[in-house]
Amino acid sequence: MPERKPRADAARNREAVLAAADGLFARCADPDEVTMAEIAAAAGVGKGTLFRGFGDRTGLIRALYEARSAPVLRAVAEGPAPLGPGTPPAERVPAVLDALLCLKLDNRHLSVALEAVGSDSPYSAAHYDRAHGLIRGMLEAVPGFGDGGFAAHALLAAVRADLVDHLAGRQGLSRERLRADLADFTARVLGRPQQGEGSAGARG
Amino acid sequence: MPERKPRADAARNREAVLAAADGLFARCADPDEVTMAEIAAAAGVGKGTLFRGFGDRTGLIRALYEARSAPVLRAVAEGPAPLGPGTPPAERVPAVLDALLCLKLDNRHLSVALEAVGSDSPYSAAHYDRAHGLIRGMLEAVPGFGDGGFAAHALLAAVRADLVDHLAGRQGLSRERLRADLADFTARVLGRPQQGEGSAGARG
DNA sequence: TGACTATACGGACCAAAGGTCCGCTTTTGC
DNA sequence: GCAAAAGCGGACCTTTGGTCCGTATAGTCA
Repeated sequence: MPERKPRADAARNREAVLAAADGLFARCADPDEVTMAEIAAAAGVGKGTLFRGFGDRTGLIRALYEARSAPVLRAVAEGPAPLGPGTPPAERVPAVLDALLCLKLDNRHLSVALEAVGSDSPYSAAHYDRAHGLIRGMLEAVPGFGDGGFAAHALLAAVRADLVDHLAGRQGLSRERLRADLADFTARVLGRPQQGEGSAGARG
Repeated sequence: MPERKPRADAARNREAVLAAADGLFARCADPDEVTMAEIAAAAGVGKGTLFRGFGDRTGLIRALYEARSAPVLRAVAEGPAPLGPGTPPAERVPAVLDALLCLKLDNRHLSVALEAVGSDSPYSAAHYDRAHGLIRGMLEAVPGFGDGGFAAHALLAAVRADLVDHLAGRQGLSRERLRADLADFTARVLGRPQQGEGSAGARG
């Protein structure tokens, strides 16, 4: 059995760290203004505890982000339409991208922090490969759409955290405006039936 | 006169630093494995010289990158078709994106280093705004293409340094394959006349 | 050519931040 | 209540970007 129940205080501290880090990242525009020492202090634990629990800075950020993205992932993997499987690709692709956009919009600073870890990130992260595989598969299930490998990368690049943060934060674009723009762009890539301008649902 | 001719040894050292940094960045896959001290040592100068000449790490990387991208910028600003002005947008957009892709392909590590400086980069850099404005203008000059603001961002995101590096380096995609994929994607966004698969010229 | 000054050099030095270590405390199982 | 395992915490280490200032040198003017 590789899993062993952690001690009560360890579990409590883990939650405290997660909560503290969440708060600090939300407060600071620049993710690396949040230091590990600050997080430890805010959580009321020592640095040792923090590093033992999460390995390193990347591990902490990843744990935070995974907690936030879990619901979306579940909805995509096994939820109802339009996110879940069983939705026609031409409808599911925009839905998934929109969900991704909303996720990053709702967790701007955290997402930026996550994509900024390391150098070749976010492309070395496992969750990226999964997302890419998913989008690619859906694209290639669209009749007449050839190889979707690059298009999937490009569509995911359109919702990268720092771009979203730039548009929503620095440029002040509204959530709905961004969602409409993304929907429009996605439709273009998918080969829109007709090219009317700006119309997007209000989910999220 | 805000400009004052630098001393001869200063100019010489500047070139030495640029050359040394170029070599080191080319050699190392991870840009922040190249330290400022290493660059100084390789150039045969002291750290003080290095920081006086370029301000900080970002300044150095930017200077390097600008030297590499100057020809492309000039070709776009005042060169002949298909890059220069006077080219129909539907032809110029793919050409400019292809040139950008090639630039990053030819300077992989350096481009990654540039886009990794700071946190909200590359969107806070002046050259990004210029590129975005250019692409946007061209898109909106295409008949029937509405607001091109987001599409321009998305297209530029498709040639981001770390994505290009991931595809070309880690995944081993060939230069021509990437260029063809990008051309295909761009055509899709522009609203391709018809949707045949894979055909791209061999420029660059 | 020789002196005089502004400019530049260089490496010791500094501070910040991620990460480690180990003696001490708490929880857990009996 | 006890012993051992698990966990804690903060002093400490290391690395790295960036600074400082005494010294050296290029440019200049006589």
